[in-house]
Amino acid sequence: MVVVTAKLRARNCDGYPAPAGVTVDVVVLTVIGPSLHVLTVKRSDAPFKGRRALPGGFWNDEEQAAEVAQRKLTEKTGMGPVHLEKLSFYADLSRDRRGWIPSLAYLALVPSSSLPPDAGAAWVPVDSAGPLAFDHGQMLADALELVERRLWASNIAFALLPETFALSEARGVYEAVARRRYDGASFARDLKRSGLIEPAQHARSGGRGRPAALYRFKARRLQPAPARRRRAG
Amino acid sequence: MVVVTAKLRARNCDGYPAPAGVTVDVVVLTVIGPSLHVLTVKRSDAPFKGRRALPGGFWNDEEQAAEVAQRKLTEKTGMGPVHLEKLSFYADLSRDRRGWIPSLAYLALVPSSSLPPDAGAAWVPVDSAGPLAFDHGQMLADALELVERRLWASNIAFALLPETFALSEARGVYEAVARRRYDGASFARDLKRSGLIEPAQHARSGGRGRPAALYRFKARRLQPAPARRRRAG
DNA sequence: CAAATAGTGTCTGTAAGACAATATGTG
DNA sequence: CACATATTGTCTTACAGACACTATTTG
Repeated sequence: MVVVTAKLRARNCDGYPAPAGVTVDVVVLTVIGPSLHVLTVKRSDAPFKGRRALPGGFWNDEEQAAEVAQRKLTEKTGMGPVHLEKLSFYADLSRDRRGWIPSLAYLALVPSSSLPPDAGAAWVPVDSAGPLAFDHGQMLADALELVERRLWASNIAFALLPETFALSEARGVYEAVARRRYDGASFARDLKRSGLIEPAQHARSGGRGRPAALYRFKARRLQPAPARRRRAG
Repeated sequence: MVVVTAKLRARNCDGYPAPAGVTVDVVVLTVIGPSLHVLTVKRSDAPFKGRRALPGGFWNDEEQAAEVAQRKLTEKTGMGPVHLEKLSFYADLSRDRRGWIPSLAYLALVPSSSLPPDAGAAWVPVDSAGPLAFDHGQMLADALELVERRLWASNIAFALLPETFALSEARGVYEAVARRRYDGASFARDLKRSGLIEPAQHARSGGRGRPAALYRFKARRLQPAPARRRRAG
């Protein structure tokens, strides 16, 4: 247990100043019911006790940064491999009271079906997440903006949906991300003509009402949607 | 002069590993004539001699990262304050042969009228930039993609244009960024109805042909364009 | 007036929102 | 069959691209 009296920093073997460390944080998003949720952990270490934060940890040069992100997630939640993307960096000198510690943030999207057996981590709705430690609230805001911007411009939603899905499931996910409602018929028409999905096996039954046809995304890595019109709006 | 025999790394005063340093790099873009250009410097230090690279340098904790970006630019090119945005981070462990040195990349857009009196830096067309040192080529590619994605979705082009401008000037800039041509009439109609610009003083004369009306961007910091349609394409 | 550039008007194809109508399952 | 959900069809508005035509300047 160390009482921090001076801010941490480091020097490299040539004598130049270096950060005391670099952390990697992950914004993990999923859709539960009608709304986006973010994965948070409760910090138990000294200056943050009980505060909610994004999962993450210090980066060392025995792993690539993205590997740290994946490993920390697996350690803390038992979650398997996730779809990871670079989000941004957070480098304000005062962002971490412990010292000069920039952070590299990743974005992970997971289908709600991969909900881990809760191991100290908790899904919280992004609207009622409350304040997070450090600048993690900003990371979350940036993540939400990125996902929403790419929602129709790419196949990014594939990571939020199971391998095969009904159009109504996809609509729920798109509605949660875009924070708006879509007309069912128009949504189906537009997602089909986006060129991103293709029919999968035959209908799934079991629920009430007419069984839905199943679809899958053609690619399961991030790709831009085939451009239809040139400009946005 | 140091021959690097082992990769540089550092330890902080608590004994944990830390990067040997963190660099800040800047992708400075402008439009010259019909095409986008990027600002490059020739490295004169040991392992990169003569190689073209983006301007940048090591970050220390006496300045915020963005301040380093601005200062390095000013030192090397005499360029005044520029519009800076976070671009991304580049953290591959092998990206810098000298050791564990991640980089934070910023994007700067400047109007072609702010061309500095050449002080060791050179504008090169982005299409014929050739290979750059480190992963600076990837930084450039990411910058181009970001600018193009935001071209119509925000007022980002304001930073590439002078305070007031004719619609034909704006069209040239948009064409350079989007790498396509626009119909003059449709472009004028669409930029006007974007809600991003407003009329400025009266027409400018001097050239051949009918003098053009002048416009300005309503805001000179990055803002999303007022949404017209909900989705992109 | 001719040339050059600026700006207006209009037509067309397509995207997107809304909603009516039909299809196909379950209890 | 009643109900619930899925799917198809159609109508309307707005946007983007194209282009003809008009306007205003210089030489």
